[in-house]
Formats: sequence, structure tokens, C-alpha cells
Amino acid sequence: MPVTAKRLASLASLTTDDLKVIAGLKGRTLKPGTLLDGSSETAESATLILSGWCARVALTHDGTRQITGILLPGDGFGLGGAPWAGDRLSVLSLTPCVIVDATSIRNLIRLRSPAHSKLIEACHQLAWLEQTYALNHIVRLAGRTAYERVAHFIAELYIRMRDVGLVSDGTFATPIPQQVVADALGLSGVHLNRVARKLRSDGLVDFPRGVVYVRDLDMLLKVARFDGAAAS
Amino acid sequence: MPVTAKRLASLASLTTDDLKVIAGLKGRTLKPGTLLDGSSETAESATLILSGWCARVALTHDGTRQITGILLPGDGFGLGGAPWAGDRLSVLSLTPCVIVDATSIRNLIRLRSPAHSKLIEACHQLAWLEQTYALNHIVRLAGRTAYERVAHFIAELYIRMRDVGLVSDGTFATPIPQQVVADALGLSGVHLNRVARKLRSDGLVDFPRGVVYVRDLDMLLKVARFDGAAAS
DNA sequence: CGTAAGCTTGACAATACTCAATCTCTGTGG
DNA sequence: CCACAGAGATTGAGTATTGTCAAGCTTACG
Repeated sequence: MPVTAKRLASLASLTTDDLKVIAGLKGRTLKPGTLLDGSSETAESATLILSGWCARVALTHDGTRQITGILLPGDGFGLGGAPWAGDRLSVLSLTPCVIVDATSIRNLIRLRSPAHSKLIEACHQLAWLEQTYALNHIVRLAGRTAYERVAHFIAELYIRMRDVGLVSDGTFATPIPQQVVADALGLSGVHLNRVARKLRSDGLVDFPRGVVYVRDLDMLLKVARFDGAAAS
Repeated sequence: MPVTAKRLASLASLTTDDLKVIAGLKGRTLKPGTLLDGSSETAESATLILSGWCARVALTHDGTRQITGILLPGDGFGLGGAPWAGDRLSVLSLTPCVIVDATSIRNLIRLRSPAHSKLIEACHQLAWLEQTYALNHIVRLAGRTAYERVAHFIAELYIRMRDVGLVSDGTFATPIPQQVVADALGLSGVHLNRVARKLRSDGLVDFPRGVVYVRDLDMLLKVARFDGAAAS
């Protein structure tokens, strides 16, 4: 599981024993559109995403869904040191995904296993980062125009994807339709598309189907008023 | 400290010893507009709010502030069981406040003091609730029109204030200007005012300066598509 | 090829913002 | 007790942003 191990190792200096634990987890595949229910599956379990994109979704009783965050390869959930409110939300696979059941790691966390303190630290960082992304999402939604908001979102995706080694030459795969991005950002699909066109013509970023080309990162971050310190 | 003790007691069945710890904390007064810096004051300390309203604010290097959440009497920060990303943000007093330094409680949490397990549990709930409010804020911002958004926000304030006993007869004091509400919800002050007028004329809620009168809670919750389960 | 999903565009309507003026409180000093 | 000042609330008019509807286009894939 290259991405996950890389990710966790980047958050804390893991021991070879930690890496063995990670390598020992067994994966399973998720079809796009699979819902991991927040009140059951994600409550007492933990998961790491090896590949594919998922979304945190708040389900309301009237059947509507609101995306509150995106989970990328290398991310996970249920791994915080204390209950985190986000883990009560459901997780929806947006693409085909390979995930692993990390409940064994969760148990190490529960036991505060001294032998795996670094692994535990890395998992806590994982949860902490998801919280940070959620707070950044609030800043985006409440304090930015549609144009800035999209720039900010793409910038975050870029940085997060880069941090797990999935960006090369300013380019990364984005296996989600524009409509999903629009939903996450509280915009209509049509308007998102118009904003995307302007971002493209302004030479900041281009995202045709399935891929993002960041053309001018500095300008993108500037337009988005992206606070680098708030991202990690 | 009636409100704080009441709040914590409502989150876990505190022992008399726990209550003594709470009663022993010494308070101080904050003038409106005081900033508790996220990178220093709130990093290694913990605080409980006895009276007054505060805001979580994300400060960006360019000097702008974005409110990410509201802290009410009975709320606190720095009291989670694991680092919570919100505690890296600053806290701004919106009104005169009386707060107490709860670092001693934080230390009990750090030590996992078995004698105070109930108090610790209550504090964890406090942190968990702030996370929940943040996630609900995302839902509000991304998935609601201005009208619904304001209704949703007022509904949350109502429920939170009611839970600490500060609502009587559908009425509670709101010592913050409309502009602050507008900032939190990503609206202009003028537009918030227009929405407020419509909410009033629709008989849902009225909030002239300093006070909120909830006229029709059921309808307010319905209009807001407020998910009661997500509030506590 | 044919189909379906998703991207793009145009035209129009609704929502929300800005600017600027006026009004209403609340507290303060005379 | 009253006049005044200042903060905040309210309104109008005009503009900008964003949404909706509907149609055409492109691409991936069988």
C-alpha cells in the first residue's frame, strides 16, 4: 500500500514494526456510490483509503446529502485519538476505491500501545488534518466568491495530492465530475463550469474531464487567498 | 459559575468532587474585541466561558478574519481528549465576557485522572459538540439559501442557548450585531437584514437589537431543514 | 457506430451585493 | 429632563453574481 504508508510515514517517523502493521491490513474494493454508514460502519471501525476518492457526506432525514469534505488516497477515518464528530458522518465512495480495514490500528490507538507510538501519532495527524480541511472549507464557503472558492478548493486538492506524491508536473488526476465539486462548494454545476472557464482563460488552472492542470500555482494561491499555514 | 457547571453536568453526571474543581476556577473579564491568539494562548491552555459570546476566528496573513463558529456561555475550548484543529484558531470576544482558566482541568484530562472521569467525559463532549457545530456550519453554508441559512443558524443558537437554560418563553438575548451574524454566514449585512425582515413577516423569528424571539420553532426548523439529531 | 454521462453554452430569472441615505435606538453630558 | 452623538438597523436603487432551464456538444466505451 504505497500511498498510505507514504502518507503515514510523512506524518511521523514510523518504525519498521509500524510499517509491518500497515502492510498486514487487508484491502477490499468499493464500487463508486457505495455508502459507508456513519452510524454503524464508521462508528466502531477505522479505514484507510489506498486508492480512489471518497466524500464525507452529511445525510439529512429528508434524503438530501451535503458533502462536507473530500477524502483522498492516503486519507482515512476513525483513527483519531478522541472521538471526532466527522466520524459520525457517512462516507461515500465517489470512484472505485481500494480501502483497508484499519480497526486493528484503531485498537492500538485505544490501548495507547507504546510500541506503536509513532503510528498512533501519524493517525492522530490524519484526523487532525481532516479537521483542518473542514475548517478551511468553512473559510472558503463563507468568505470567498465563487471564483476564489473554486481556486481555493483546487489549491487544497493540489497540495494534498502533492503531499502523497500524486502530482507530477503540476498535474493530477481528478476522477470526480464537476457536479461533485459544485455540490461540495455550494455552487450549481453550470456556474462552476463558467468559473472553470474563467480560471482557464486567466491561465490559473485547467480541469477538463478527469484531470487538473495547475498552470500558475502562485497566482492560484494568491487569487484564492490560500493560507498555506492552515493546510498542514 | 452556574452556566458552566450546568452545562458540564448536562453532558455527564458529575461528582461533587468534579463540581468542586469547577467551582475552584478563577475567572477574569474580557472586553469586547479581545483576541485570544490561537498559536499561543489557546495552544497550551483551556478556557471555559461563563458569560458573554465569543467567536472562533480564522486569521489570514492578509489581515482578514473569518468567523468559523460561535462560542456561547457554557462552551469552552482546549478541553478535547486529543488535539482538535479548531483549537489552533483564535478566539475573539464579541461581548464583555467572563471566562475561567481551565488549564487545571486540561491537566486532569492529560493525566486521564480516573477520579474525574465524568468531568473529563463532559469536556470531551464539549469539544465534540464544537466539531459538530462546525460541520453543521458547512452544511448551512454550502447547502442552503440565505433565508434557510439564517433560519438554520438562529435555530442552532436557540437550541444551544436553551440547552444551557438561557431561553425563556422562546426568547433569548443576542448581544451581537447583525453584521457579525452576516459575517459568520457569508452574507452582507444589508442582505442579512432583508432576510431578517422576511423571517419576521413570515412569523418565524424576530431579532431586533439584542434579542431573538422565536415565534414558530417548528416552522423555523422546517424551513431550515434543521437536522435535530445533528445538533447534539 | 450508438449510447450515455458529463461538459459547455445561451438566455433569462432570481438571488445577493454595493452604495448611500435615513431611521432608531441607547447612552451621555448639560 | 432633554439634546446630542454614535452605533447599529433599515430601506431604496442600481448592479453584479449566481441559479435555472434547455439545448447542443464531446468524450469514453461497448
